Amino acid sequence: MPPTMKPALGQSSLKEMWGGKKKQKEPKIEQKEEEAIEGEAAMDVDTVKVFKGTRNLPWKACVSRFEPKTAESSKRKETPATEEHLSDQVRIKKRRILTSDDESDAVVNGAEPGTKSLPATSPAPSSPTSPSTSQAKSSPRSPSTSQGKASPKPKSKGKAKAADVVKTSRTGDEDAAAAASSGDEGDDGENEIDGVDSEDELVVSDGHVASKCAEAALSKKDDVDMKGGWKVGAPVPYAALTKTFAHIEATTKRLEKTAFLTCLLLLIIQRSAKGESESLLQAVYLCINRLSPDYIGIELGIGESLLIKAIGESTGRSNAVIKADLQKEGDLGLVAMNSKNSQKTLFKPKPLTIPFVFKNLKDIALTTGNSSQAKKVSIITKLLAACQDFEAKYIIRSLEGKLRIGNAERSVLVAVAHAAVLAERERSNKKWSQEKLAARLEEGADIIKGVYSELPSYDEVIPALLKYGIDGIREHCKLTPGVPLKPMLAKPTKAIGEVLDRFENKRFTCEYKYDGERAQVHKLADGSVAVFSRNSEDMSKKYPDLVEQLPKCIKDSTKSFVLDAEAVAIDRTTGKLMPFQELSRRKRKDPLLQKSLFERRQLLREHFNIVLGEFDFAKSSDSETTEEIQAFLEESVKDGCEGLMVKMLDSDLKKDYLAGVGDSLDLVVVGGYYGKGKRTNVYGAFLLACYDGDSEEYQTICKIGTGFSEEALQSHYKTLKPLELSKVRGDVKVGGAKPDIWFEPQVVWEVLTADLSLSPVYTAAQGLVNLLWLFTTSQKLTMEFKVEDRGISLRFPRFIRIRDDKAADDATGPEQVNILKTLRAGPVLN
DNA sequence: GCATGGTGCGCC
DNA sequence: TTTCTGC
DNA sequence: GCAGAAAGCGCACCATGC
Repeated sequence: MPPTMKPALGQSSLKEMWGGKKKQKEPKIEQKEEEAIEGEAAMDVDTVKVFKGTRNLPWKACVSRFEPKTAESSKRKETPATEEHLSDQVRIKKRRILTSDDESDAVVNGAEPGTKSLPATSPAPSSPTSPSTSQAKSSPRSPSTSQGKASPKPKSKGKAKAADVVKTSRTGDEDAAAAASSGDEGDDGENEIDGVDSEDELVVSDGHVASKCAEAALSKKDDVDMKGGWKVGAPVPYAALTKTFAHIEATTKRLEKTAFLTCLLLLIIQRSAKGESESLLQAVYLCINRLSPDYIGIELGIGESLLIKAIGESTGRSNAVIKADLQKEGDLGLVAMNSKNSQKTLFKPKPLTIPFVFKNLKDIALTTGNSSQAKKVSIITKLLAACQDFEAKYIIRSLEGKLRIGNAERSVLVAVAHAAVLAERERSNKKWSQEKLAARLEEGADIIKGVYSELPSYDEVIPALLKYGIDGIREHCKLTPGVPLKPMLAKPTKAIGEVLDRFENKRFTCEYKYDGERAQVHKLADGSVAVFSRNSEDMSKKYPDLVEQLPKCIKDSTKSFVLDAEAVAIDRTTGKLMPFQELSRRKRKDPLLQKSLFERRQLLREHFNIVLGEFDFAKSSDSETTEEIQAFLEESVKDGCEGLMVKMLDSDLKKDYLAGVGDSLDLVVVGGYYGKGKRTNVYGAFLLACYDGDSEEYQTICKIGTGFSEEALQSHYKTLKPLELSKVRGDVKVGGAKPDIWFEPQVVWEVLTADLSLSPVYTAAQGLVNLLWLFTTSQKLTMEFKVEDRGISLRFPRFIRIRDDKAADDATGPEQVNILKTLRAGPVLN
């Protein structure tokens, strides 16, 4: 029988553990580990482990170091009694200047087992290690979370749409979408290949994609416009928008999607009263499904349940019926539309307009307090009553927060730009050549993207666009302290070798990768300070100490700036850990985004002071060899960091993130969830369990919904449908999971996970003796135990393959899960 | 006053 | 956060 | 290679209901 654990899971420390403390079971596994060590990157892993163990703070210190001062925090974590001795403080580390460098960031993540690491030296010098627990592991996050929530904190929302800000405005060559939508005649090679089927014959011969775009957009007028249009200065009919949405949703072609939206936006521009920008602004907001710039963050506070209630109310049908429909249709919007359309109305309601819809959405968002839910529902009901055609569908989807028309913000920006260019062309009444038009469209898109990335606020950008035009907008919309820009996130990549190759013959620097929270710190010329999260959330309230400290860290001559930083909690008494990092920026005039990292770093050092225990530059090491990186990595981990950021000093490099190889488990499918959207009519997610041979029960461990191809989903539906049960079996320890349907435990899947965590919901390994930590000093292994009454669950589980060679009771057992968790938690805060 | 359910966000 | 799909 | 849409867990917060 194949061992339940995959080699990747094992590693030497596991072996030691098994050999040492938990020797009673399954000697087979030990054997298996042997192989793993031989075959895989065992040495690297080992090395990493030891690095991780070389932290010099004792566990207790680690915990309290990250512990927020709020009283409630102690509720959650069993903080050791020594806590009082240590005071905490938030310390800010300069991180880097804005987004451009994220391009070139690479993370040499010492924390990832399985990482194909740098040429590893032998197991690193051991040193007094700081064991930490699984709890400690979660602590680093807690200062932010609990502290933030403890004080009243205005929640804001909005996902960074991760626009590739700087790169877009700078290079753009590899930006396929931009190139394609704006025309790039030289290399149609690429476009042509895809377009061969229809695109080419369809339009012009010379392959100007952008001008094709323009013509395509203009040709959509009849699809998008209302019968008879609407009057200049009149409110835009909501139906025009939903009609456009429907067309966009109906095609999968990106260029065509853009064309539809461009066309509508152009009409809106042309029919706006002079000097009026509200129509376009609101249309754009509805397209991207937001109500305001996301750093302001207005929340609708509406979810599926309330929508079901509202639909029920407006159609006079029961919630159960609506839910059944939802299962069938996979989309609440459709449910609403269908039930509307099957209803006969006596009077045609007054047509909805964009401003009206927008205002109602805003009202919903602004409604809070007692019986707010009822009020929200009544607003929705009222809106639904006035809906015709597609309107109900998209109203509902807007409220769900998912338009699902395959046209997200990035594409909307392009359409806005194209519409503006076309509007200008028509206004000027000039005939442009194909080339000219293509160039203008491309340029327009670049400008708008660039402007928006620096000033991500449509409230500013749209009016300015209408007022000053494409060519004038840059003048008026610049990086503004007080408005958070969007940092790009690093992307995972496979192997370190790949990354290092790209660094060849280039100057680079390595910086500590701090284990903290990313913070964009803004200081305005008027002296006010604001802190934003990675996703533009206003965190100023969360870091009052930071706001207070900041002035001390700034040189007198520094008036305003935007700093991309890592906020890190430190132990004030010892000032322990934290080397430094890099980069930042300052003035609003002449943003430094364009300058090289090297230059920006110098500027940074010119404009800020180091304040011990509060503010420091990121510790960095400019290196040229992998040996140097390796040494620096060891040092960083010793100092309590997670790893390194590697970035190019002078030039761009694709961003890379060295991710670890996950651990795989073999789990039983015990439940299913109906899918939505494109997963309608199959199960969209599943409930998995491990199997405890001792108690002969299945213990739930996670839901899984990713890793499936559409094909796989189909076939899983086929296999599992016959296994559906009318009620849950007695030997399934359910916990808080609530699948739509239960299955006979039979099917086993191999599943990969990024991490394991303690769960209030799932039951796997519940009640087992947990290893809290372990670490190695030379050849010794130390461990600590605790009985844990929570279960264990998987973080980011994804489907790998079916294990039809395994029966349900061959599935991974709770002990393995438990050990896996311990290993993953590791002796280190990470 | 407390438990529960729903919503939104972050993801070291 | 991860993964898959179509362009 | 990109953009978009599926989906994961855990936590805090709010509103509601007993």
